[in-house]
Amino acid sequence: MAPKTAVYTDRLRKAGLRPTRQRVALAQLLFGRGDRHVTAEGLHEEAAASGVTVSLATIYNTMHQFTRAGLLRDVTVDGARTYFDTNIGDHHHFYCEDDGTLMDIDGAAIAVAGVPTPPHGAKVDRVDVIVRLKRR
Amino acid sequence: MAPKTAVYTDRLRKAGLRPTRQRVALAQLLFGRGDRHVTAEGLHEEAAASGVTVSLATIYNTMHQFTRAGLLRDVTVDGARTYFDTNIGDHHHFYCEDDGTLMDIDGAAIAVAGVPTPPHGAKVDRVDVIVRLKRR
DNA sequence: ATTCTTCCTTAGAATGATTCTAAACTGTTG
DNA sequence: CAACAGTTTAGAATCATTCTAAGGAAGAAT
Ligand SMILES: [Mn+2]
Ligand SMILES: [Mn+2]
Ligand SMILES: [Zn+2]
Ligand SMILES: [Zn+2]
Repeated sequence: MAPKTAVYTDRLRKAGLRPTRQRVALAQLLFGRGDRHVTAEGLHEEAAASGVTVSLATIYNTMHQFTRAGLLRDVTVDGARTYFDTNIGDHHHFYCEDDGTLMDIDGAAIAVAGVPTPPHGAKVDRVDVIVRLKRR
Repeated sequence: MAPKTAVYTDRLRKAGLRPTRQRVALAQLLFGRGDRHVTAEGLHEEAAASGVTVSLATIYNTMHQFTRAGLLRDVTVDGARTYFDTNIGDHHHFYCEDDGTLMDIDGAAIAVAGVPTPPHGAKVDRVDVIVRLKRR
């Protein structure tokens, strides 16, 4: 299939990011195939496999910039590594501790009731629900 | 106040852990003053401040052993560091991203409804709710 | 198109939390 | 008091992530 770089170039510009060769390539890898949970190392390998030369430093820089721009979201479930999530809609996660797998749970499916009023001077930024799984 | 080491010696024995000088001292620091969220480095400093000589390696070993024994629980909210929680009852957390503060939310207060059936071969181990806060 | 300015990329070093190693030490049991 | 298994620890090693500083590329100006 033809590489529709124009789509990503545009998306990056709208997010206030220069559409550099690296950013466009990474955007393509990240957003070109549905919702995904990716680690920096994982994306680095994917890039290499698809013939794109990008340093690991740039992978980290880019993922953080995308996150700041709202194109990506980070998910903290493990401490050992950071996952980046291409699904930026309202949703939660299943996390399988055994194999490190992350799966989405639609935000509309889960209801969290009874969250207390935040302490003085603070406001709720986001409510994360992590359903931790174990092999049966 | 008198150091009631006997209480902790006993608790450790019941958990199948030898009550060594270090473990008893750390148990005392951890469990002697209500519910707390502590990092390894934090506990290390506390130990030093209270005149107890313990290596950082032992702090890590001990915290993990306590966790495996069910005396402690780990909380992953930040990726940069692991928090250990002396509150092992059913509860959730407020996490203030600005200053790294963790606060308990009673488990009975929050209700999570609509958690989908776990994928085949997996069972729910625990459901964590993290209410992320930002300065208003 | 060339120049200019600003932003971006990157190799490699640095960081920092956590884990590992292997040797010395201690609790427990007989 | 042995004697063994379980513990502690200094210091090295890991490993994900961040930092630095120098060269490269994108956009605006000329
Ligand atoms: Mn929801
Ligand atoms: Mn509950
Ligand atoms: Zn997700
Ligand atoms: Zn807690």
